[in-house]
Amino acid sequence: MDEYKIDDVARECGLTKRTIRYYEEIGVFPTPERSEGGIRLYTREDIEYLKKIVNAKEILGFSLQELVSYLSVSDAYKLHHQTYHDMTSRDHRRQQLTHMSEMLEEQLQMLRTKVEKMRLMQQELEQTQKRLDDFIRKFDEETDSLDS
Amino acid sequence: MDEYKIDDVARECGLTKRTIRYYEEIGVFPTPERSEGGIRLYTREDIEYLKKIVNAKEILGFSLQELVSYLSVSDAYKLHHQTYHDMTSRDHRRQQLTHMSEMLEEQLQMLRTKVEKMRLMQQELEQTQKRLDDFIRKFDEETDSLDS
DNA sequence: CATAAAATTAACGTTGACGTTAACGTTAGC
DNA sequence: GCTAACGTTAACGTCAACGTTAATTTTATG
Repeated sequence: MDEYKIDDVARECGLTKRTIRYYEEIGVFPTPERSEGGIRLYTREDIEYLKKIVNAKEILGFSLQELVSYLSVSDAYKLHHQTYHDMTSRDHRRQQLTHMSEMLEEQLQMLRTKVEKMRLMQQELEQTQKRLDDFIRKFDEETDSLDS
Repeated sequence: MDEYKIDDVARECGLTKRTIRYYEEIGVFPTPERSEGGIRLYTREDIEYLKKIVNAKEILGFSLQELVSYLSVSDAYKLHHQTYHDMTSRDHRRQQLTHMSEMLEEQLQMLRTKVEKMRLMQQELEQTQKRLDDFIRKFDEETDSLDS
């Protein structure tokens, strides 16, 4: 049963049908197979791909435009496997591979700096928390001494 | 010279004047003092505050609505220092402090889970990179053997 | 096979986050 | 004190990312 209709996909990915069609419309999600009557039929692979999109969007805060570049890596990787034994020259193939590697490195750099910045904010917040809790302790001690 | 005009602020924070007025309009940035003629005059403190907003927005990917809740902590902290010696009761004061502490803890939880998710994506990407680089190595060895 | 449930396209509506323009007042430098 | 540069409000414009509705077709089920 490797066939899912749009509502199944929507449920599983936490999106609305409209959103899925919209993603297809702007090209961040491929147009799937259709039934005789024109109904979209998705595969499990499609769903996993869409989940990656949602993840990248939510976690990385990517806009849909940025997602296109992010996904090009994944796309290329797929293409790479699919056309493994076709007639493209070794040079061209090698070029594709290095390009993928470069894109990956770029993505990783972005991620690393983002993680680093978030960790800095985290430390800052933890400092503030520590100071606040210290203050509350002092405040309570003061209150105690007033009570006694 | 603790007086800056909107253009100075815009330059230093990397925003447009319109954006700054907009932030003021929707309440994520306080309305500053005005000159006799109605010109906005900002302090260094204002600028640092705005920088925090920009940072939170960019790094955390917060919407301006979410920023309001994020900033309420900072606001409360400020208020706390300002009204340190006024007539508010100790109980009310204590309540404010614990509320701040709770908000902080919430923010920290969000940050920690976000950082964790990003690190997972990072590891995934690094795995992919590793596999890809291995593949390229094999590819090159194969090419070498074809050449020889 | 009838009919309700679910899918399709197409078009207009909405919300957030500003950009742009106009019309006008303020300030700084010569 | 004049003028250019910079400020102000107010209103309309825009773009992304969908939501909503309508009108129609397809599919599943008693």
